[in-house]
Amino acid sequence: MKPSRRPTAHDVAALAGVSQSAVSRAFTPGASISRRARLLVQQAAETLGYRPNLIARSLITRRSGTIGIAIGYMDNQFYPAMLDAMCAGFAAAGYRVLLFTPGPGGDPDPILDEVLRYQVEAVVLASARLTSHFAEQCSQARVPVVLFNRRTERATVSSITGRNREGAAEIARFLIDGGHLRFAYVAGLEDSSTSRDRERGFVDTLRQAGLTPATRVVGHYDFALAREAARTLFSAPSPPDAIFCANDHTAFAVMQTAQAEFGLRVGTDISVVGFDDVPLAAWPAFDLTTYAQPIRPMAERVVAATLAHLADPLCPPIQEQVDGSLIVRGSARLPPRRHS
Amino acid sequence: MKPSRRPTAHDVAALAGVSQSAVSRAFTPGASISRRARLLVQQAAETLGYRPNLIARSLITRRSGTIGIAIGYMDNQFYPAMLDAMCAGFAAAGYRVLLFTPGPGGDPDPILDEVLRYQVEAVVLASARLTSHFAEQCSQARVPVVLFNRRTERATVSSITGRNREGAAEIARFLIDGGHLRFAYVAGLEDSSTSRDRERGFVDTLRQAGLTPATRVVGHYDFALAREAARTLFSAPSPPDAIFCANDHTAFAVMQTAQAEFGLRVGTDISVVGFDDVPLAAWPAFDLTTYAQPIRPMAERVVAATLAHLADPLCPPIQEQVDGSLIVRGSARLPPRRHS
DNA sequence: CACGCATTTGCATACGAATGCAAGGGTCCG
DNA sequence: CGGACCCTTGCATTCGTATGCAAATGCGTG
Repeated sequence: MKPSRRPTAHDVAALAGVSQSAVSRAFTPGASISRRARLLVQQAAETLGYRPNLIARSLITRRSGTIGIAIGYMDNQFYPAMLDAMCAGFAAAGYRVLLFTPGPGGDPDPILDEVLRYQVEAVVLASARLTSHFAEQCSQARVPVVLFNRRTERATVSSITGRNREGAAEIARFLIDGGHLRFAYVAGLEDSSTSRDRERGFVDTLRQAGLTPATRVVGHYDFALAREAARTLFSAPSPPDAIFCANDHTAFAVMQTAQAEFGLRVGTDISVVGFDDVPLAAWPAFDLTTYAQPIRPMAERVVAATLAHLADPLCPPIQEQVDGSLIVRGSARLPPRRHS
Repeated sequence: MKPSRRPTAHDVAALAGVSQSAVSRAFTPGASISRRARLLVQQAAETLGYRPNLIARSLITRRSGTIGIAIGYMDNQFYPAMLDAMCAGFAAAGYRVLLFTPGPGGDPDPILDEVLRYQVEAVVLASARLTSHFAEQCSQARVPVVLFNRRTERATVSSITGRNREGAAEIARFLIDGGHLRFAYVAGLEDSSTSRDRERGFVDTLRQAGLTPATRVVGHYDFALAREAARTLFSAPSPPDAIFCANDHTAFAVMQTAQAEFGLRVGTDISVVGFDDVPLAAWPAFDLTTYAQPIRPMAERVVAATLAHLADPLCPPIQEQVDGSLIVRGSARLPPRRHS
């Protein structure tokens, strides 16, 4: 009772006294097979411990049933949470997820090759580092690409993002209403569309209000570098009193540096606002005012967009912005109450 | 210039004027092929945008080159970090990673079936929920299983863990030396070997020192539930002054609840210690004393153990404990200095 | 009982690449 | 110049499953 190899459909067929075709059909929902035959096959499969080989199936159906997800920034809680949600979404749709984590210094190209060789049916990109060139190659190989939380200039590839401009603008208005005067923006990566869009929304709103332009530092979406940026900010002759950060992760770095190294009380002396509303933001230690990018809906949209491309290869690029909302907590001074 | 299908080795062969075998050999390092032929093939492949179909290759080599990783608890920073590291490790070894995230309420069985059908060559389990039954089935299907951060009673399946008993014992001694008197343990899940081992190490050390046994509450590795547990703890008539938590994530919940809801100063009024040393633990806001489970080395050991099983199917179960070390920060009162 | 129709079944082939085998080509030596 | 030997090459087969097609079966009706 110790087969040297894994049992195949042929083995099952022999035991059940049917043909290999019957075994195949027994495992294909909706295939033409009698109840009796299906039962025979199921029993034989049970005793042999047979499981259909999805590799072989993929070869013949020309569908791997696999989605590639390239994701970086695993230290920013937003991404693991999204990964989790997307994974669940794809699983529910009958797809498996092949994970690629391009290391910080890593060259994206070998990864790209891996992804495409593996016949993934689509790729979800959630890593700023390898966006444009990567997306290019994929679409050239006829593999749909969905960018998550980033976009390219050319509207040629699908993307799901939050309302970065609008969210940042809302934050700017909130801070303006709060009576702040000296604004700062802590950028993410220079070549990140997300960081740029948020900056644009923030800066434009300040300008329209006729206020002093925001100081600008760069945190590179990295905790240590964001702390460095914060030090620059607070060491300046006239430090800011309202700091908008490219994302929550950056905001955590900034607010802790303000407290620990400059003795500033966040929410009183200065206001810090983030973007994402990761679970951490709600923790008492942070109580971060931020703009929520809802994980679940965004994951759903990513999955839906991907499936749309798979259903119709000619489907034009889908570019969606998922609604968010300002989450007011204690890290930023509140505007005075208008009524009552 | 718009091929309806992806180019195959045959297409490349035709263009290069060689046989399909030659194409295959051109992409197989160390295969018997002349420099000239390899170049011809490479050029043809380039112009056609050909990439070897790994699915087809897997079928014939009987090696999918894929490792399944089932991971839960993505809200605990420890797991995303490990996932990242393991992914990199497997990628470096030429393997791809198929990710499975069993939802909290999800039934593990369908996932298991998926994993095995997909011909993963091995499975890494980092989710307490589906440990024993799952591992059983996998080894029955001759798929090596490596448990990460958990183990089973029977020594039949490989596992990589930290030194839970020893680490917890060291923490106990540290807290005893710090002059604490009323100890508490915030457990993770009841059926988690990791939580049990840590509790054992902690409790045994207290007993050996002749101290009052630790109060015990259960946080289920969940932030909200851990906060609930902390409330129970601090509302007691004689609340503890030294709290050891099953992991850092739990410790964060406990220390924030202590501060925000009970006005306790962590590190002064009470001491809180965690286990894992996730990046968050070093943040100024937490400054958590904890026992480090080093991500990189652990990931390396997981990869190494997995590869060992793949290299030799008869390889006996590998059960390793990776050394850790106590990281003293500010969340727990220090023992008095002995010397100088 | 014969017939038509619907359902089930097996046969044979296909998916795309890897590989054992034998044939082809080249080199080197006697 | 012949032969031994090594390096290349193509042919044919193989992996495990899905599926078109035709044969076979079952069922209901006239």
